[in-house]
Amino acid sequence: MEWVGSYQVQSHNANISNPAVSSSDLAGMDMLSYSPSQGLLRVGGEERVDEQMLGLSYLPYNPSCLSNSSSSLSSNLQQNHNPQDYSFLLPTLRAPLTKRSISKDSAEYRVRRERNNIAVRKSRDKARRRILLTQQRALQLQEENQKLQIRISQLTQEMDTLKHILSQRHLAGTEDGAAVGSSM
Amino acid sequence: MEWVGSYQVQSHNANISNPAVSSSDLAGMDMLSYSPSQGLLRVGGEERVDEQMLGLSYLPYNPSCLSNSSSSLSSNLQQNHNPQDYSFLLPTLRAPLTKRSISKDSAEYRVRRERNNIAVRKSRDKARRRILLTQQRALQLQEENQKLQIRISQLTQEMDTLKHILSQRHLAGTEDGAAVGSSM
DNA sequence: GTGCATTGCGCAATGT
DNA sequence: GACATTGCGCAATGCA
Repeated sequence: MEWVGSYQVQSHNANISNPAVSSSDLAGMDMLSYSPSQGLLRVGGEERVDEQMLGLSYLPYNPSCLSNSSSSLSSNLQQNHNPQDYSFLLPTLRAPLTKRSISKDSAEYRVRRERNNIAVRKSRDKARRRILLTQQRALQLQEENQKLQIRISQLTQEMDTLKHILSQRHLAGTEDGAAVGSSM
Repeated sequence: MEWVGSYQVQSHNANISNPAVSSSDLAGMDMLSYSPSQGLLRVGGEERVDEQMLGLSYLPYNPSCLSNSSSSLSSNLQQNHNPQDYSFLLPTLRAPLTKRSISKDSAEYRVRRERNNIAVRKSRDKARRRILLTQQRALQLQEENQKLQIRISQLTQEMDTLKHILSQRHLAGTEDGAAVGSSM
């Protein structure tokens, strides 16, 4: 009973029918170029692929198979599949019919789930911190950058002053015919 | 806060996910030193609040109410509440028992859900782009910073050289008793 | 194969 | 009331 979802998925994916939608996503992914219009697409889980490929994301794609929630399963099935359509039961598209009988009621399943949930929380926390750090770093670098810019301005100006002084002396020196033949 | 043990709790169902290749990329990118510890959070959806508030995340908290998934609801109830404990039915904590009859089967519900799903995808895409931009900005700033540092080194050195020259000339000038009384 | 880490996704609560 | 955010759990997948 717990595989119903999977079946639905499979039958749903039947629309795609191409289990090898292949890369395509790796293409636009480089974080160095990045185009504004349609961000990094990642071949979601449905048939939105095409849409996204065309930068038409966020369009209300067919919600066919993603129904339910604990509520009446039967009614959902009725809602998403006409009562006579049992095609999804056919192993046509490699339905995970016997994909290891890991009942969702099994203790092992729960243990696995719980472990993953913990890992997920941890991972996300890590991600949040990383993002925060990056933001702070960017801000910090920006500040430092301004200071450096200012420093450069000061140095540049000082340089000009010195050069001016030097040229003056040079002129004075030549005018006086003094012995001043050092560098420059 | 929220009504403890949201009573019915979500349930989800096996989500989709096509057999096609998934993204997986854009991950590594971090170059940051994240530390392991707690995390910011607020009122999630369950009763873990306390744990996390104390920075004790990731501990295998009681999975009590989150069990199930499309699978047997009855068995879950039995599993998570002893058959005689119906306290959760009491309006003690204002259980959203009748929190508006928005049947999950209603068309309106599905419409709402689908719209939210679209909004969520959009929002996450936006977030991803934002993060990427921040990373790029940090990198860019870092590069610029190095260039500025180098520029400063050059200017500083040049300054020293000029100053040296000036002092030399000054000495030479005084030695020669030449007429060099410009500024400085 | 086992176990944790990542990631996309939908759900629900909450914010705007 | 609609859309935007955010935390969460699920499942697939990456990875060691």
